[in-house]
Amino acid sequence: MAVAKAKVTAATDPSVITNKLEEDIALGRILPRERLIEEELALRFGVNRHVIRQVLMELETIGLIIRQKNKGATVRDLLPEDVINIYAVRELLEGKAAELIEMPAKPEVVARLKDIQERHAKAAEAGELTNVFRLNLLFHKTFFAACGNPHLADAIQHFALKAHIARSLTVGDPKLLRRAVEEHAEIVRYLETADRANLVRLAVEHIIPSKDAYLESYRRRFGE
Amino acid sequence: MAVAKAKVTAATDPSVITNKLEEDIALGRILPRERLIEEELALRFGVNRHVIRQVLMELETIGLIIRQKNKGATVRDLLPEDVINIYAVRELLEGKAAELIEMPAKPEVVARLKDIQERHAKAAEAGELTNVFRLNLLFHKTFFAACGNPHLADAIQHFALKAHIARSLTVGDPKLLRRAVEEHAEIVRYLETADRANLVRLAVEHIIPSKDAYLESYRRRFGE
DNA sequence: CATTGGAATATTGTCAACAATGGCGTTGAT
DNA sequence: ATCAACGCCATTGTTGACAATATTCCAATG
Repeated sequence: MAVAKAKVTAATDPSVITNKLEEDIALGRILPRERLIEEELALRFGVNRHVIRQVLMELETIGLIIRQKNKGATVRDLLPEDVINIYAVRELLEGKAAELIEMPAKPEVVARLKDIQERHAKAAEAGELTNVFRLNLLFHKTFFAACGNPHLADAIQHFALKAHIARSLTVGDPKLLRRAVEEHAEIVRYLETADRANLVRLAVEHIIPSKDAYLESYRRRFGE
Repeated sequence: MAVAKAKVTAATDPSVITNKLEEDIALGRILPRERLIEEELALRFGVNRHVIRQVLMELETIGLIIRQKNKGATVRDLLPEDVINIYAVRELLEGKAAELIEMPAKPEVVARLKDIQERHAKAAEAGELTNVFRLNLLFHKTFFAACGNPHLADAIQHFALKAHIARSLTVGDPKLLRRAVEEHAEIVRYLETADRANLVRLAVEHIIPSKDAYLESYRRRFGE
């Protein structure tokens, strides 16, 4: 594994480790086709291999890694086709959720989103990729939780995670980052003004640039 | 556990056990709030407790059971609210998939669906609930796999499983069963005649009766 | 008689040792 | 020099024993 800071930070809770590995994959610290070796991870996180196995199973059901019996786990390699299909579902789910969000939004929800948005913007400016990642995730989660259908919100979260592999190649692109930050602010504004039409439109359009960036990047690497 | 046939049938593969338990839950052999005890299951399936733990984790991520640390697993109790929310997502996903299915459908797909439909009808007539359950699942899976987006098909499968708890109360209702069988035949016909509009309509409407039946049953049990 | 404390039991969580498997390199033959 | 067979090493899979935690039941006390 090419992960630099292999500090032994005892993190007993499996879900904490899962999140950390999701982050590593999303930020491109672990790349597609790269192997994840149970014992290495156990050492790195200061837990028993047993815990890591559980984490790897979770990552597999999310779709971030692939496990083969007696062979081990590798980060999944998404083909353009996969990315297109995943984003098709995301657009469907997130568009629907935006339609369902109660308008005008509860003040506390708006306040929380504003707070997250501002911290996200700051992290983006400072180039703190880890925080950018976390706050972006939190923004989306908070936003879609407001749709009032927890099962829909879960599905959205699930597919956002799946897409992380695709985003790993283009995350950190300052241009995309700036645009995302701006659009988050715009979303909050639409919520406040109860502008449903624009909210739905932007909720769908907001994720497209990262899809296109991945497809573009793939083309550059492997040609047409 | 109220499961009668506690035969010790060695089923080494975790997914086989998972399917069996899904079936038990879907057919109401294990009811909501009922506990699933690891050692009992290990004994019943003739496997190590360790395997059962894995199965329970899978059932938890599907959403069929709830696990609490040091307390164990119970079949999830779906409130009407949950059922409504789950079905809202199902309608969204399945409607979209029906829109995407290539028309006219490949002959081999139609042939396979016809075969499944006929076996399903026979099982329904014979009152073989287990086979009805399996063939119904297989029909839906085969149908939605034809949408060309495997990620969408997976999500549909996922939510169909979630809904199984809700269906456990009304499965076996001969009237609902007859209707489902008929509608499957109808779906095949629409596929053959490339009747997109009706296909999409029926794909969405097809699942509504079981939702309504659950809500009705819930009202009967707990009042308004 | 209700209530609280605590032991006994039932159940799940964690671990370390061992078994099984697959990949890789070496050796030997042609 | 190339290729196949074999054995070794890295890695994952499986198991049983032990630890930690919750639940139940009973008894003692007010």
